[in-house]
Amino acid sequence: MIQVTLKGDVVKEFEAGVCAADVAKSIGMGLYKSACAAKINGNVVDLRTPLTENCTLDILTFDDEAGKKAFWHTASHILAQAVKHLFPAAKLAIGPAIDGGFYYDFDVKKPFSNEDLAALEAEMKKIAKEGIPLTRKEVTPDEARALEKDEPYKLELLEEHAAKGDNLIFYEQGDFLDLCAGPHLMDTSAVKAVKLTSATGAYWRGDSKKATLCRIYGTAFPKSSMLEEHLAKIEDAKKRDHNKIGRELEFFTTSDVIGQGLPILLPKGARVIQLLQRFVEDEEQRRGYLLTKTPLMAKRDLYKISGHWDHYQDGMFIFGDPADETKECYALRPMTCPFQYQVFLNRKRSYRDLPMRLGETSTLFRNEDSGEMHGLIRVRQFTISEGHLIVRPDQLEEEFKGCLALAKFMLETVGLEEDCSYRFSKWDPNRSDKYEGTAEQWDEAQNTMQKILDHLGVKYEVGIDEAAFYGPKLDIQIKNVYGKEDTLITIQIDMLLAKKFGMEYTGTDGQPKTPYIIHRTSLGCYERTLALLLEKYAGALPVWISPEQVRVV
RNA sequence: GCUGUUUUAGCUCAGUCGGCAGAGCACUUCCUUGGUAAGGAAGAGGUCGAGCGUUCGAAUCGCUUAAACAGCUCCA
Repeated sequence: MIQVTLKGDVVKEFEAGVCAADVAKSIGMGLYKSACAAKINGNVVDLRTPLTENCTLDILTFDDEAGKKAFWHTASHILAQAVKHLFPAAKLAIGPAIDGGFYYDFDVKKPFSNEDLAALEAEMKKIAKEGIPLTRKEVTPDEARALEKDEPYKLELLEEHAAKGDNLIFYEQGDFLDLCAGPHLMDTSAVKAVKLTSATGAYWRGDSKKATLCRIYGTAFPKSSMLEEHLAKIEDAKKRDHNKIGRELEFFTTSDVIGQGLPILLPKGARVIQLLQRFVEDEEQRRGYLLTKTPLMAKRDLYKISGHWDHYQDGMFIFGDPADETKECYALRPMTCPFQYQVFLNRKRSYRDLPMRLGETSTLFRNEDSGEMHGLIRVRQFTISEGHLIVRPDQLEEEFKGCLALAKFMLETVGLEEDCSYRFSKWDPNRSDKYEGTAEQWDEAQNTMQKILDHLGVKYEVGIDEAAFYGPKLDIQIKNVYGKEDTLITIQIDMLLAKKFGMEYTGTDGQPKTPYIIHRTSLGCYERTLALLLEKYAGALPVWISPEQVRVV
């Protein structure tokens, strides 16, 4: 017998080997029916997991995050089963639970139409109604290869798992079998309310060089009232879409003959941005920033020094033939860094000159891919509150702290602070071609940043392969009404570019030293900020930045 | 760049089988009116995103192209 500690520290005895689902059943059929997954000693597991020794056990339902994930993951299997029923030639890729629902990727000859989605939804409801039990089995790699012999994508996945020496887990429901780690519901019956929301293209393994698959997005709930509520909430959020209300309220517009990603700020939008810019510039001056105004373009030579020519050429608007070295070639600036460094380089600098805080209301140009543009959030020309702090090593933490305090002050002032999250963006050592510098330099920069963040008590998530090519970043992230996340503010530590540009200061010992550089924005890109403010306030901006504060009737 | 959807009056949209371009709101003029998006009459407003093609005839069918939207990839 083993002792199982349940919710509220209730201890019950069971025979060793009892599974989590049986424990749930012994507590009550209601709990058993709503159980989605379990947590044993804090680890999320499948309900089928046998309990072999004394432990604590939580039964997770749809009300728990992990329970929802298991529910939606099972719904994605039901979708895949429905697709196999109606489109037997479809090849399966992957189908995880995501925020608010699930998706499944398929390789099919013809993309799914809206009619196909309706038919699939009906088929899913049929499968759910049948209450098909799911069974879990663990097999050897050879057995797995035999089971998935007609599924090329699954074979690719299982070889990766097999290479790690693991056995492979399958879940089976009726005539459907899928390589999957779980956890899953006990059967399909709980997935009562289903909505397939869209069908889009997606790349296999997220690689644009690989096959384009058809992805079906959907969501599911135990009750149809919950589904309706969820869909209504999404509809409501879309009413706040800045891309809709920003155009309707005449903050901005676009023009076919001007081009993609080049929004026209109408008087109202321009006024808001003017107010924000004045506020930012004045606040930065109070905090010891020196205002600069540097050119919007430069010869390719500048970008060669900075590394942009090698790492970012595709993203730049270039005048002239970039390959022809015999003629001059210019490019619009995609960032301000190397321009503002020339301010520092203007004359010989002493340690007494540092920290040097440079700020600029800077317009940038980035040749984003045509499918990337989104209202005012993602555009090809935008203006940011750019700044670079050239600091001595002993000033790095204090100045970083200052940047963070400034960012927080800005966010609090405009009212977006509560909606933001923090991401510590690191490099990916496996993709070193994307980054400048050595592993030692990256370790140093990242460790320094981590130390500072931990010291400041910043709560953050880690983003691998999200760094700038010259250094790690603290990104302040925010979500739009569709739940898509973008960077609003960034603070970056750069230990590479100062050396490339020959930036030095004379230390107390009379010797030349290389400074550190902090790249930062204080309120990010004004267009993006305006977009998020419109969404946050549903168009009714706070009075101080409202373009029309009072109207006398 | 990739997958899908969309583009008709200033705005929101209808337009069936290929056969004279439509509605509501907004706009202009006049009338009416102390009541919350006032009512009435008249009027103006269109290269049906653009180009090429099929056809006696194209908003409608085909191809090309641009832009907008959602997703993917990307995002210094």
